[in-house]
Amino acid sequence: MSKDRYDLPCNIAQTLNIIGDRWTLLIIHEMMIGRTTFNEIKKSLTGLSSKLLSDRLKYLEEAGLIVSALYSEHPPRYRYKLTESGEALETVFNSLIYWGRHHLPKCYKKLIHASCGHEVDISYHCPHCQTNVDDLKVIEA
Amino acid sequence: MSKDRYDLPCNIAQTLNIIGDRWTLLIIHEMMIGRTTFNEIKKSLTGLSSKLLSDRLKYLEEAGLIVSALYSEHPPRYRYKLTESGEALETVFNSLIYWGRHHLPKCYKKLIHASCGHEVDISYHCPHCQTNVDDLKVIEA
DNA sequence: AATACTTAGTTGTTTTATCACACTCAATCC
DNA sequence: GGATTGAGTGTGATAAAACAACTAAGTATT
Repeated sequence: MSKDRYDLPCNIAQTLNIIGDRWTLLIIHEMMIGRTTFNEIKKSLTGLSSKLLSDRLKYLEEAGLIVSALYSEHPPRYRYKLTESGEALETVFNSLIYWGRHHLPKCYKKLIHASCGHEVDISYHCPHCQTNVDDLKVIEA
Repeated sequence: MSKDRYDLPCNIAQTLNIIGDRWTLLIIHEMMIGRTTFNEIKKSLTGLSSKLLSDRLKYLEEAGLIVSALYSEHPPRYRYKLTESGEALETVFNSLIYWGRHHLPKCYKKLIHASCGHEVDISYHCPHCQTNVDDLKVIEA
């Protein structure tokens, strides 16, 4: 159920309450790149135990980030899929990849513009002004 | 020193090895919005213990995300500041704020274009083509 | 037909991480 | 001179995670 590890009035803290547990983001990431079954996920995340994966999948389904669909009755077998809000974590992954690319001693992945192959930067676009903004501000909602 | 909780060849996992511990991102965030001393940070993060803050600050300094500067000799008092790589986590915070804004039941912060006040979206800009890309790709580096 | 293997977990124990609380030490506030 | 503040350290308790073994149903192998 809900953990509320951080009891702070902040998007960041509240978001981390959902996805900030150990392994959680990596599990979601595996699903984002196409792994859908329990063992597919488990195999690609060496060090992750069955128990923790089982716990996390249950929690993520409660939190609405994933859905499980039965694809075999006997024995029961589930396929896990991201919901819209789970898919929306892509920007979080991209920001982590971007930071890693520029600040880790060793880098494994990078973000490129598919049609030209060059690396891209993260920017902020104002749909009202139809421009990229150089004066981003974070305000209380 | 290094923990290597996740032993996976992935930017995301390696980045989370540095900033994925409990409280770590929130501590960095407090520094980003201007809190610089031990007690300033501690006070604004209710629930965080002295010990953990002390541990995290030491670790983050080792990892090169922050630096501490003595501002009083007797007694020794330090002011903590983000380094360039610490500051670069801003995109990570923004992506978390953005996700929270759109997917949390309650939202506290949002990203706006300072000069017009409208909310912005996260996008990816290709400096080579000088356009925002709609065909982002993640590739092995 | 018996044995082994795979999937998708559950249960139980050990180890590690985190929390809560007390304490230090020097300086300053009342 | 006692209380409070700033910046921590130390210790024991508790929660979380890692590790290991086990289940149950079906599939493949010998």
